[in-house]
Order: sequence, then C-alpha cells, then structure tokens
Amino acid sequence: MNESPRRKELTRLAAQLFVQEGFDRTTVRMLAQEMGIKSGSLFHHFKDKQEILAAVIEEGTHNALVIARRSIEQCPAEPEARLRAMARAHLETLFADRNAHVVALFEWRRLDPAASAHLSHLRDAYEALWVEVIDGALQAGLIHGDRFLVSRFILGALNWTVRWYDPNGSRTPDDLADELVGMIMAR
Amino acid sequence: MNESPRRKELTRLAAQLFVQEGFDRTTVRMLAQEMGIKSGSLFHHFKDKQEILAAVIEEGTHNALVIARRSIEQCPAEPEARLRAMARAHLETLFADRNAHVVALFEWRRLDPAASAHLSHLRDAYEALWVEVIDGALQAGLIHGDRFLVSRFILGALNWTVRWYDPNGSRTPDDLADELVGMIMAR
DNA sequence: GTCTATAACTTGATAGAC
DNA sequence: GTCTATCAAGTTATAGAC
Repeated sequence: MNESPRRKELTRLAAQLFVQEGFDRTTVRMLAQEMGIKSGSLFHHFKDKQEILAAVIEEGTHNALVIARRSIEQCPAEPEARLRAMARAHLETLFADRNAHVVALFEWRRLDPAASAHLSHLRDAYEALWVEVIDGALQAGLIHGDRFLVSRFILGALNWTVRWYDPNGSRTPDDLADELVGMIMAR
Repeated sequence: MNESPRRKELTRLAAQLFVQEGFDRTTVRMLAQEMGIKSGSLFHHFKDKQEILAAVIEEGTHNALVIARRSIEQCPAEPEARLRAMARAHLETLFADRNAHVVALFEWRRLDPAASAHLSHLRDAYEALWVEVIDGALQAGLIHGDRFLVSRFILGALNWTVRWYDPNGSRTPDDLADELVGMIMAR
C-alpha cells in the first residue's frame, strides 16, 4: 500500500467530507477543492474514487483496532474496566480521532467487493476483540445475554451516537460510554 | 397530500430501492423501471426526486407511530410488557412491514430542510412515545439510567440491526427484541 | 505533483404527442 | 397516465503540458 505522507493527509481530508456529505454525494471536485488542488490532480494519488474510500475505511478500522488494543492493555484487567475501556475507545475513534472510523462504519456497503474482502479481516479482528471483552464480562456475571447479540447491541448503541450526539454539549464521549455500560450492568 | 392508490404503490416500490441502494445511488430511471414505467412518467406522480423521498419517509414514520401505539394499547399495562411491545413494534416496522421505516431512519439527512421541518413532528411524536414507555420502566426500577440516554441507546441498538440481522436466520425479530430488553433489565 | 482541457457518460427534469 | 425525445448540468476519469 502506498503510504506517502501526502496521501495520508488527503485521506484525512476525504474522511471529513465523507462524514459530512456521505460518500455518494461527495464529488471528486469537492475533494480536490478541500485539498487545495484541481480535480485532475487527485488521480495522481488515487486510482479512482473507490480507492479513496478504501483508504479512508482502512485507516479508520485500523485506528479503531490499534486504539482499542492499547486501551485494554493499559487498563486494569477486571472485566468491568475492560468493557468500559472498549466503549470509551470506540467513541474516542468516532468523535475525538479523525472521522475515518465513522466512514468505515457507515459507508462500508459502498466498498466494491474486492476492497471489502481485502479489508474484512481488519473489521473481523476488531469485532473479535469486542466479543472477547464481552465474554469476560459475561463470565464474571457483570452482564447477561447471548455473547453475539450483546456485542451487536452494544456496538449498535455506540455507532448510532454519530446520528444524535453533540460533541459541543455538556456530556463527554466518556460520559456516554460509562452511561451505556452502567445501563447494561446487572446490579 | 396526494394519497392516490397509485402513488402509494409507487412509494412502496421506491422504499424498497432506497433501502437496497441508498437514496443517492437510486436514479429516477431505476425507480421507473421498478415501477414498470418510463422515467418521464414518474414526474406525473411526484414533483421531483426529493418528493419521493419525503413520501417514503412520511409513510415510514407514520406507520411506525401507528403500529407502536396499537402495540402498547393492546398489551398489558405493566412497564415490562410495554417496553417489550415497543421494541417488538420497532423491529416489526423495520423488517416485517415495508421498508419505509428503514428509509426514514437512515436517509433522514437527505431530506431538504423544508421537508425535514414538515415531518419532524411525526418523528418527535414517535420518540416521545419511547421516552414515555422508558419512563415507566425507570420508575418501576426495571431499568436504570438517564431517560434520554437510555432511549437513544435502545433505539440505536435496534436501528443498527438493519446492518447485520438476517431475517432468514434462526432468530425472529421478536427474539431480538426480547433479548435486548433482557440485556438491559436489572435482575 | 499539479495544471488545463476535455472526453465519455449519467443525472434529474421538461415538453408535447397520444 | 404514459410515452418519446431531449436538454442542461454535472459526473468520473484521462492526456499531455509544465
């Protein structure tokens, strides 16, 4: 993979537009303008528009995986702390980090089959990490339910925050994460 | 509002395509073909593409509201039954009913400001119904947390099922609803 | 690495006949 | 209510100069 600093910078700008407008409504002209170049020059860095999307989604998923791993390594080994750390990490990559993870979650369907197949191992690794942490919480009796469904519900609740959460409001992403974990914990 | 049977039928078909392809990628030619007419004829029924989206979203949100109201009227008045009924109704409109509610949830942002303003009362009424039911569950000590956040998390978990749930699998939408309610209930 | 210019095509929408 | 024919504008992507 091409990993020039220039390309990384352009990928970051693309992620921002993809979140604001959606992939389909974002034109190469809009991308070029945001990057301060003309639309023709874009294709020196990316083969086509699809490749820009793939680059954004790869970065977003990779970031999420790295940050989540780091978070659970650095936190106490208790199931509750690990669950909280995962939820916090997820919202951190969604709101505090760049927008790439949001694009990965909401525009995955727009990837062509080849790119999707190539990147699915990253997504699978991230979801496996979640299931692992949730398994720990289940075995500790902290939460209850089916491991698969619990993961899906928690991730759904977290992902949907993109649609309503206002980062300029009074609550921090960490507050949200803690509230969600509190909601599902047996008392 | 124009409510001819023909227009209703076309709206139903549009909803299906909007779910499959997304609003932006669905062209008026695709819509026309699905409806068995030519693209020019479409504009006899709808002023423009935006109006088709507005019609779909209005129907989807209206349906969701009607079905949810009926569900909690017909179920026992206990907080747990009502919560369960709301979750089941939500997934019913998402999967068993037509696709219009899915479009309402995932393509709301594509509405122009005028249409969004005109339809927001429907969405607000639906969300108010949720908050009402959740308030009951909170007061009964069935669940715990902030009423606003709990509503958002539950709706997020339910909405995101669209992205992973396979209606042809072994679980029914009702199973999902019950599992979700079970997950958040204090024991 | 960026520019200009443009090819090749698709888009939403209209006009007028039937 | 549907058709055909078509328009104007916008789309992705390419070619070759600098």
